[in-house]
Amino acid sequence: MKALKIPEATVTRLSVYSRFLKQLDKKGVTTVSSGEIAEGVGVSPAQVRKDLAYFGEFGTRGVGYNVKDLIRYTVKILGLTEEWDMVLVGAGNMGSALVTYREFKDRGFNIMAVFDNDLTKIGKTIADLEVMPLDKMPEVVKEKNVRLGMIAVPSKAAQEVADKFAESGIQGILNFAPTTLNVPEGVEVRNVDLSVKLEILTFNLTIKNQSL
Amino acid sequence: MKALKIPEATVTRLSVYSRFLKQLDKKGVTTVSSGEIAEGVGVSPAQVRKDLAYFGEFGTRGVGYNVKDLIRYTVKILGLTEEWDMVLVGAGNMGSALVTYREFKDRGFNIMAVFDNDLTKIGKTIADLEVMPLDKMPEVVKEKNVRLGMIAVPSKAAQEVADKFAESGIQGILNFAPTTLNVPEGVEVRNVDLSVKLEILTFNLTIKNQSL
DNA sequence: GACTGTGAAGCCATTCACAGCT
DNA sequence: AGCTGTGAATGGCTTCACAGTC
Repeated sequence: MKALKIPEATVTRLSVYSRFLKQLDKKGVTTVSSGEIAEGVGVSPAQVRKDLAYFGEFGTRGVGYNVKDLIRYTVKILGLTEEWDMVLVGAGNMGSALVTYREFKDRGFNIMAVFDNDLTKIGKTIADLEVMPLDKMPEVVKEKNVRLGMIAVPSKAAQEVADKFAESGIQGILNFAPTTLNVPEGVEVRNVDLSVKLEILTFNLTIKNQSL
Repeated sequence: MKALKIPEATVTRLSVYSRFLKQLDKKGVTTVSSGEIAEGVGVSPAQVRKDLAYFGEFGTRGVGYNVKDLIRYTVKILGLTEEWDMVLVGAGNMGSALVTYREFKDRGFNIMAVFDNDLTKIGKTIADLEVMPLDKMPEVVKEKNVRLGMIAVPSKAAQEVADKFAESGIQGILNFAPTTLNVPEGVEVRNVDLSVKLEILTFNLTIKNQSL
């Protein structure tokens, strides 16, 4: 695998391709062309080929790609050959939604513990997981070598959680709080920013009406 | 306002700036420089100035930007001067989390109705909203001229909901189902793709270890 | 004939660097 | 002196177009 720098957009699409390919496989499709993948996920065929070409030559000219093989390759590239343990901080409505989110299981993500600071939430159970006090988080992370954490707490509390994550050895954070987190070198953050996504829509709808 | 094409990344950042500025305002800060905004949201100062420059000259050389004014401008640009009504389809855990998500209210988004096809969910109440059968959705959307819809149903059901949204006149869709939606011209979709975001993290963590 | 893999071209976004204003 | 606004330069991603292979 090349150490070459890969565009994040390519990684994003690779993940989408991977999921799409699994759907095809379930339907019994054995071979697929870049054009069919492109059609299925809404990108150009050249884009699909370029994206895959970063990592190797997976296809057969004149034929296309073997679906099962390509699934294996994409899963390997994305680092999904092993299951990933995760911890979640925040046992509110969003936290509960995350614990029960089906797609995580399907893609090999396992939320193995949920933490919160709210005394009314500690001790409750969400889908068989008992909510534990946040103080317990570091030891769980260290003991089980958990590398991924999710933050589903109000904005005000998010930075504190991020700090504790970083100290405990968490290397990747998925943040649902609508705020920018500061983390030390070596920790990666990705934000799931719901109102930002909505505001892209309102911007586009507003602009469109103005240019009429 | 220019009809010039604006990069989506710029709109995304504008939304983040806008939120950050409101925080500053709450703290009583009256003036801010591009460098301070940049610092606060994790981008470069030149980027902040370029982004704002698409829409006008909002600052004062040698001084910076007036916080309250800049909030007004960003809110206007993003189309947030009026409240936006939204409908939600899917009354599961994710749907419930969306209904109670605080940030939506803060930014002027109002979920005014929730729909589902599941008989066990119809009639239940989520934060004062009674879950209604999906069939009722079109009339609510048409009657109230709702332009934004959110999809929080399983992948299999998502395309059908998108189709019904499009027919009913919904113009912007925020999709939480992990699948690619096909929509007619004139309807905008943005996906909130949780496992894709996680897979970017696993990719980066995996690559990092390989290049050691 | 069909489809991949890829260098080259084109396009778009970000960064640089400085003139212009306060 | 400090900070914005912006043309120019850079860098990076996407599309094109075609040679290579089955």
